[in-house]
Formats: sequence, C-alpha cells, structure tokens
Amino acid sequence: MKTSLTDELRAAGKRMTRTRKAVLVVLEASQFPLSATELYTQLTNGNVAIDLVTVYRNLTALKELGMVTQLELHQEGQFRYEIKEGREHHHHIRCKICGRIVDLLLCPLKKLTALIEQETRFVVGDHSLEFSGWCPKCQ
Amino acid sequence: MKTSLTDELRAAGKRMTRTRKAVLVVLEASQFPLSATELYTQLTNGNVAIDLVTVYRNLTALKELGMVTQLELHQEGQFRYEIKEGREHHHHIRCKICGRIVDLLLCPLKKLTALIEQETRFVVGDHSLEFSGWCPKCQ
DNA sequence: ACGCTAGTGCAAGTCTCTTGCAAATAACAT
DNA sequence: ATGTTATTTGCAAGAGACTTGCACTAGCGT
Ligand SMILES: [Mn+2]
Ligand SMILES: [Mn+2]
Ligand SMILES: [Zn+2]
Ligand SMILES: [Zn+2]
Repeated sequence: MKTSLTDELRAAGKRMTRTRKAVLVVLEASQFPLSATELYTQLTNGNVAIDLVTVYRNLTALKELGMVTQLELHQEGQFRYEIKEGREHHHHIRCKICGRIVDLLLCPLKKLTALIEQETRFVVGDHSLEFSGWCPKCQ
Repeated sequence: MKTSLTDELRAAGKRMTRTRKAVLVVLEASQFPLSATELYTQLTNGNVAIDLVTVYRNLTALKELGMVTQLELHQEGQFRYEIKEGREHHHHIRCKICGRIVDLLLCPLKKLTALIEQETRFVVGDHSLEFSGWCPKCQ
C-alpha cells in the first residue's frame, strides 16, 4: 500500500491502525467492489482479528475521506465499496445468476448532464448506473 | 382505474381486492415513485385500513405481474414503486436536500447495450440509472 | 515514556423487508 | 342465495444490513 494513503489519513486527523490498513489492503487487491460482509469474511479468513462493526466504521470513514467509492448494485440490498486510488470513474455489470461483477470502463453520461440540467433546472451532482444480465458462463 | 387492470389480475389467477385497488389508485395518482412506507402512510391517511405487510405483498405481486416497476434510488436504502400503465421506460433525478424526485423522460442507454455486450460477452438484461443533485428550490 | 483522542469490540438498537399461520374474503360452482 | 376453495389479509415474529452507546485499547505527537 502507498504511504500517501497514510499521509492522507493523518492530514484528516485519522490514524493508520492495523485493522484499517488490513481493510485497505483487501480493497486494493479486489478486482470487484466488496460488501462489508465480504470484506469481513476475507479479513477473518486471512487471520485478521476484526469486528464487523469496525469494518463498517472504516468503510464509512474512508468514504467520507473520498478514498473509497460506495455503490449500490441493482437490487442487491447492500452497499459495495471500491478503492478510488488509481481507478477512473466507471460503472458495473452484474450477472443475475452467479453474481459476478465486471467493470465497465466507460461513462456515457458526461454529455447528458448538461441536457438534464437544462430540462430539470437541477444542478446534477452524482449519478449511478448499473447493468445486470447473464455472464458468459451462465448464458 | 382501468378495468383492464382487473382483467389482467384475473387472467393471472389474482383477485382485485379492496386493499389492492386502493394500492393501485394511490400509485396511479402519484407523480413520483413511492416507497412502501409512503404508500402505507397515504393509504392510512386516506382512511384505508391496511397493514404495512399487505402493502409489501401487493407491491411484490404487482411487480411480478409486470404492473409496477421497482426501483432503487441512489443510497436511499429502500425500494420505490411506480405504476407502468401509460408510462414509458425512464429514469429519475433526486434532490440531495429535500428528496424531491423528478422524472427524466429519456434513456441514453439503448445504443450502449450492444457495445457492452460486445466488450464483456454478457447478455445485458436490465439497467438502473439515477441522478442526484440539487433542485431549483434547494440550490 | 506519557497523555490525548481516535479507534475498537461487544451489545443492543434501528430500519426495511420477509415469513408463518389462522382468520377473512373474493371468485366460482351448485 | 349458499357453500366450496384458493387467495388475501392482519398480526406476530424473524432476517439481514447497518448504526449507536460505552468502556477499553492503542496510535502518534510531544
Ligand atoms: Mn469497479
Ligand atoms: Mn418516474
Ligand atoms: Zn458515470
Ligand atoms: Zn434506461
């Protein structure tokens, strides 16, 4: 893990604890966004002693610092978290059968924002875009 | 309410009960998608005696029949439901301050689907797209 | 090494949504 | 109209994700 993350934490009055470092390491290694429970399971299986509530509190803290992205995949009923470091803004597709989640390295919505602002008089902040379907193995 | 809805229900072996009709009437009248709790509150305030669990069960049944759309707005932590009858596929924007939800009568994703299928080898089923921002009054 | 304060674990609580079951009622046959 | 049957309902309890309270622990600046 980069030391810059530790510095970022310090600058915000936060500490780089053993458990927080473990959370960041697992998030950095993951190829897809993790739920709190999945993260907890990976940590526990990796012999990191941590409570689920600590996972939640760390995810919340890291989200507030802008170090992780919180997302909600279509009708999963839970949040997932992805580290931001070194990853562009992107979206996801999830298999309806096996649950596999794959990055879509594109965002078709930049042009659309101006149109929406014009039509609704809203100022657009964020957007969430997720696809679901059937992955190659489950078709 | 249209009698066609009653016929549709019958054709699926379902019944048009007093409570189910009341649910449909409130959904038809709403200008924005309602959560189960909001629907329950509107019914109760309108002197319809109904249990919250019955609201949930009716929403589930109507969703399975394709008569309502279930959607999840960004980070609300609850589902919302919209009647399909007479409404095209569309998306929403929600104000981060007051929670107002407005229809976006467009979908920019039809063209994108072919590209995603080509790149990921998934077969694309559904998508969910929601915006959030600041409405005219809350800016 | 010391002290302050952020962070942690455990327990309990909140909120949305689901399930089990007996009673009520809509649909339909007689 | 009356009876039969399967659907629907209400009440109670349960599931699952996430949050909060509080005493104890441990980073880290000095
Ligand atoms: Mn991703
Ligand atoms: Mn709508
Ligand atoms: Zn985007
Ligand atoms: Zn669309």
